[in-house]
Amino acid sequence: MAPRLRFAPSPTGYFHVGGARTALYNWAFARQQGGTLILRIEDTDVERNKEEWVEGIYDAMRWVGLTWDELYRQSERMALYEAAAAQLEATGHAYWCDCTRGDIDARAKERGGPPGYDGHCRDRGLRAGDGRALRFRTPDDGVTVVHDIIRGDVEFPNATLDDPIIVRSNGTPIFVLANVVDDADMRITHVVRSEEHLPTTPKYILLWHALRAGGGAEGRPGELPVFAHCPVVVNEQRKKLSKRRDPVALELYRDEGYLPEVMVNYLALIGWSPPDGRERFTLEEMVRDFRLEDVGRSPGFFDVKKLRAFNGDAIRAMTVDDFVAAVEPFAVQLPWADQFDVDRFRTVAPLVQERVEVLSEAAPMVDFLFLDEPVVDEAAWAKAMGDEQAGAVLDAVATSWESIEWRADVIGEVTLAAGEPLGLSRKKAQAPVRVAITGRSVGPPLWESLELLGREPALARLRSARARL
RNA sequence: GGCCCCAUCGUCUAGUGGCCUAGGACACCACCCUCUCAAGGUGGCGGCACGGGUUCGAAUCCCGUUGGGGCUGCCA
Repeated sequence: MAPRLRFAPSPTGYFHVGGARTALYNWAFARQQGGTLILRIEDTDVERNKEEWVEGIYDAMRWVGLTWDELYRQSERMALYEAAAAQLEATGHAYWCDCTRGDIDARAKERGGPPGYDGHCRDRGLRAGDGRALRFRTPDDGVTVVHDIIRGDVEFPNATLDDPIIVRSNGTPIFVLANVVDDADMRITHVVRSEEHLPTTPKYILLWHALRAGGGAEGRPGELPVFAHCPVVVNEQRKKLSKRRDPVALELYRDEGYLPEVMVNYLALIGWSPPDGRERFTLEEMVRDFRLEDVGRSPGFFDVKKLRAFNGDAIRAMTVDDFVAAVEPFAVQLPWADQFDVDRFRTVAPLVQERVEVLSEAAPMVDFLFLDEPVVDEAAWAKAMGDEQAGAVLDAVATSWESIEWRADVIGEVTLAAGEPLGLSRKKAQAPVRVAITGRSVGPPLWESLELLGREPALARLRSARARL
């Protein structure tokens, strides 16, 4: 039987890299096995869900090329959860509870025991009503074992499980209930999700069996899925990524100019590596080589530096035309977009291509070729023009440019030569010129830039810089 | 507090009892190249958390300790 997987994000914030990695593992396994990938939006908590976050999930997944075969929204399936809850109540697996958080904490403190729910309402025979939530009755003894492809068998003593709420007092289901009901209904065979869900998995399994034992006519669970709890992606403090605190929204990376294929390549590497140990691979290669049992067990840090390095390599590997085409959407968003000229950019593109790591850096690197005046970096100016020889260098260079053939190699030759009578090293001679022309101390090769800029504009910038000294 | 997971260079990892004097990648450092910055080349720094076992032999297996993380929500 072909496997059926599901990726089940909740739209309570932007879509982050950890979610993307989980989606990727689900996707790779499903595609490899010729299985089905279901995208299930877990939006049962009306309080904190937002429609824009749902769109964010779709956009993000499309951006990295993770396609899904079936789409569901839990908010449209409430009847199913209600029926399951009713069944659990009817079979004695669930009971109504009117305890508030305060009640529970007070009792825990009073008896001096561990915090948590004590089963206070188990046998009170409460009926549904205002302020009452439905709890699932967990066994008092025995052990529930989770069979996990990545972690092996994990055992949980049932006595350590509190009776979880499965239906809120407002009638909406809690995620573990909706999860079990949907996984059963959708005939999910593999639950591939992040490690943080491992501790609640025994409740999932118990719920599953309770639903099956109930003997309801329809929607009865079949075979329990197998689990694969992937290690979480953590921040620098080694904590689970937080949507609020950590700048890890996938769209952030897209907007900065990371390539989607690099993104998935890097993401896959946090927790998995191909059998031959190579680090660069395509989605196709991953689909071929991916194995759930090869996924690691320890949490991984999302290292932007490595991502950047990979992205830089990928950018350099592009054809010039592809690179230019990829840069254009970023250029048109610039404040000076109206001055940007693709064809002009194309002539310096190879020079820019090997100097950027993200696409958004490309056009700004050569802004001086498009603007009437270079934007001057004051620190660079102070350093380059601080030398008492600076003015003399600018004058000498300007003179040398007057009548030469305006070609990069010639420009370079005469410019460097111009500094020699002044006793300046080559490095020193080019610095004031570079700042006068580009406004900065670093950038693409100067001679080529000058050739493209043109003699008159170049001389004008030299004069302008001279005047400012 | 209770339960659970995890533990190889700074980071991501390879390693599944001898091939390990522990390999790679990113980062970092040095040098070369060089009009700046990159790119590229060469070299370097750097790790099996600790303690007990098991074994002829342990990064690899077992136990403990320590450390980190997660869950313990009418969030997912």
